[in-house]
Amino acid sequence: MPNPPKQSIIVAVDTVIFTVKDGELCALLIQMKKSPYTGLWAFPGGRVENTETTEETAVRILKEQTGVSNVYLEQLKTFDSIERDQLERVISVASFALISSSEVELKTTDKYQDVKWWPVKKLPELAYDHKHIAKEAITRLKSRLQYTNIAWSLLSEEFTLTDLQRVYEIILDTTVDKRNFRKRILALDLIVPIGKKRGGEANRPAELYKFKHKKLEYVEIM
Amino acid sequence: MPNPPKQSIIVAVDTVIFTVKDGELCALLIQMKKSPYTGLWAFPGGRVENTETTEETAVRILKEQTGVSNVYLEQLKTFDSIERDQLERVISVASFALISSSEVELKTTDKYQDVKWWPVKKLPELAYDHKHIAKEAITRLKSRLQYTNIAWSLLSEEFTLTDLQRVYEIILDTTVDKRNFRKRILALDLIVPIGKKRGGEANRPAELYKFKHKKLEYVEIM
DNA sequence: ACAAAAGTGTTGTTACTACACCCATGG
DNA sequence: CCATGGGTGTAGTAACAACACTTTTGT
Repeated sequence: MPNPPKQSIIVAVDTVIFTVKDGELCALLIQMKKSPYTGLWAFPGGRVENTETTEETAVRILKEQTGVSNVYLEQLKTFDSIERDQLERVISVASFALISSSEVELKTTDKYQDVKWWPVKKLPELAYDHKHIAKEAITRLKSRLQYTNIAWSLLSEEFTLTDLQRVYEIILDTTVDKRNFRKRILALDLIVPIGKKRGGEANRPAELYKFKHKKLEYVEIM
Repeated sequence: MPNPPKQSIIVAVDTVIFTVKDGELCALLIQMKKSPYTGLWAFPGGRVENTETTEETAVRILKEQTGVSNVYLEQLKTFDSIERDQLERVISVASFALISSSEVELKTTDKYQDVKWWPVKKLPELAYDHKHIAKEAITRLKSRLQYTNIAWSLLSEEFTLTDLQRVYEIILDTTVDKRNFRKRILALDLIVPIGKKRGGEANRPAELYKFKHKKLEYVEIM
């Protein structure tokens, strides 16, 4: 009897990068050149090197694609169905990242046909099993938003209560009463006014706030 | 310049198998024979074959260790720090399983020194990074218990309200008021009385219940 | 008759929802 | 002075926590 074949599974990372932009929740997609997925879109990803952790891989990819380096990043789930890549056995440790849209500057490389933000409600056809990854990532994001202070990673340093409310409304796909929202958020003691106002618009200037802590805390928000 | 080394990462699965037994939350551990971890305890695990998914690997291992096959199983997290295995680069897709203690029959193999249930509050020294896996698994279990109907997988088919309350008290490490607990659980409409009573004890016989659905549903329970 | 767990309701308190008007600014 | 979003309080309701005694069985 011949020796059993040695394990030959490739480990990759795919990262769903979210931002809130033009009133919509968007994810970053790259358009692929290589066969058999030519023209299809996919979340940015790559193989894990022998000497790096999957988190390091994700950070590296994030930097390559967006230039950003200090973002919220979290492991999502490992996708491993046998046929998810048509050519080889590749398992993907998927992660998701949150970025304030003001901080991003998309890099175009000739590795891909295109790189673009897509509203998650109108995603194009995706390569591999990325449709499943998308679904899982959106679910996780919604859950995080409800039970943690993670919204800090989607806003810039200084923001108004209305900005914050918009983030919740857009991602959770609801509308909330302004007064109730403010009461709730302020009671949680997650954010503090910085004593400045954002003016320059044709209306009353809004008080600016910042998050007290920029790291994950579990709090029931909505 | 030589070619860069091809990726050589081994993919394994480790499964934390929980049960509630003798009034305590317990996890199944095997005691290792092979160096350099001889004598240390670890969660049961193994390599993923080229032709199986990680879930299939987990199911296979579960069957080998406990003989049980129809249990709750969920992917937990992928652990991938570079030094987690002293000998090779191995990443572990950890999962956790829940078993009703009445259904188990531990199999002993000569592959391990010993196989045993350990109360999670008194775990021995663990091999690899299994201490981290344990922590993550316990956190996840507590969360699942609070937000889902998952308790069905820890009880036998028929159980009393007190049995159910014990599961919550033991795992969440709290005590709850009997009347409030019953009101809450019954209002959620997750369980139904089967019309039988459990007698034979020196006290009033207790009504027996069963879960309506034996699959994951998200409900706020506690 | 006694021990041991099962079973059952009410009341006070708290948290949440619904809701409408005045304010400050730029044009 | 008008349009635009910013900012604020109250009252009714529903959900939750606290709490103690009676019932049924086996010995």
